[in-house]
Amino acid sequence: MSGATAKFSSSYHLAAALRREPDPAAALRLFLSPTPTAAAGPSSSPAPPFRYSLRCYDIIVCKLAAARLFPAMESVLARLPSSLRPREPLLCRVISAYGRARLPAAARRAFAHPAFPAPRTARALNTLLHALLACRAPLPELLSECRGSGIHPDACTYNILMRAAVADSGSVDNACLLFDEMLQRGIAPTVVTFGTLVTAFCEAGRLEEAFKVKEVMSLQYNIRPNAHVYASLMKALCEKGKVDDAHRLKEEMVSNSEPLVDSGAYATLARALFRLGKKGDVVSLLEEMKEKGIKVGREVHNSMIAGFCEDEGDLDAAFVALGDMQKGGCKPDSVSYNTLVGGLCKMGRWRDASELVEDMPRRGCRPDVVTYRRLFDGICDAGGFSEARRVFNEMVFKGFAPSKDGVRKFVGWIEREGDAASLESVLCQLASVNALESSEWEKAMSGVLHDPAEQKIVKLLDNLRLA
DNA sequence: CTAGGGTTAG
Repeated sequence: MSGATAKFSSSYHLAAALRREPDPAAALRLFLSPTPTAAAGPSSSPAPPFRYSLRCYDIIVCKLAAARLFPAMESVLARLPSSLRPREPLLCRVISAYGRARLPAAARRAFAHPAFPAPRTARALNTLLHALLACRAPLPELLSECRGSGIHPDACTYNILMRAAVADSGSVDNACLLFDEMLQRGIAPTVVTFGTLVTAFCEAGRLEEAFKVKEVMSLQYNIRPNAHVYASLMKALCEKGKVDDAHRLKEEMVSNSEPLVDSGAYATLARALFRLGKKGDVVSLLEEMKEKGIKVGREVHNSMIAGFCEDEGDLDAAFVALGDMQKGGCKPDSVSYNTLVGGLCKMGRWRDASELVEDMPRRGCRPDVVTYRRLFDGICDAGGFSEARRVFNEMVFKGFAPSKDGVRKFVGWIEREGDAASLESVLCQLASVNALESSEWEKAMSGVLHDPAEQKIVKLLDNLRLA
């Protein structure tokens, strides 16, 4: 009995410790050897490892997935005893982590992973479709995934397919065909479906049709346009220079819908006003939000940071805005920092940008692809190549591919240095983040391969392509 | 953390 309690409590404590550990690699070590010192009581002989709870697996897999430590994550999944059947939410997390990392084949493999109980539901299928969409898989591939699965599509499935249709063909018409098909199959469109259509028409610049969808949804389907719908329409109006119309639409939005504590649409307006140099109007916009009890959300803060960085060129004000954001109870995210990094780089202050990026983890924000790309590009633009080399190593180590533009400049520098060994290692690093196959990139390389190391590197390239 | 928007790149 007490043994059972001890076991339970060990697994429980391990789960708590895993959850507490911010460093995923450290969490993994904890997971692999959970009983180093403290756990071993005075009377305990070399304790047999207690049975891990599903919870422990959940936590460690999620942590590793979020940190993109995929090989480690897979090995943990492989260690799952067959008595433990992790549930679908975990599967969905794994699939979408692969989607975010742009690894479609891995996402498919995860979907079929035997550790998870069959049969798959529409939810898992939809997660896979969404991951494939994130990987820019063409629509036909998504469709065949649907057919092959034998799972009944739901509204969510169609919403994803419609997004994919727009992303793939760039035309709204295929999305409309899918909409018709969904009606024929008796699947009721949701507010998301209409929001997707509105956005699609807006992105295509077809504002009249976008507004028509808004009308149809409320008149024929009795579904009220929500903040998403308004945000898309307002953004499109702002892009056409019709900021006053966007303003009027915002009035309608506020008077129309009750549960609008959503500040997203305000972000568009704020940024548009910044672009027009109307900072004063932004101030009254913020006051209006306060009056109406709408919380000034992250996006609004970020759009102001962007306004100060890009429209005003006033980095000091941008940092003040960052401080206001925190004071307002809003945690800056990578968008906030990325904007500042870009702003600093644009002013030639890449050393400050570098420092800011280094400070991000301490501030509770992980640098992402965009962070590194902007920093790397900025440093390369300014010719700070030895710092660029450091950033390059760091980003590649974390699995992020640099932009083509940055790579071109960076490789050009190495060429001028005439350092073949360095070039070779940069190639390997690029290959490791799948940044080696674009034709654009090959063009950038073609001018480089002319010294004695050429043959060797060409061979290396061939080998890498085969892999 | 099954789907849509708004703030940063492309």
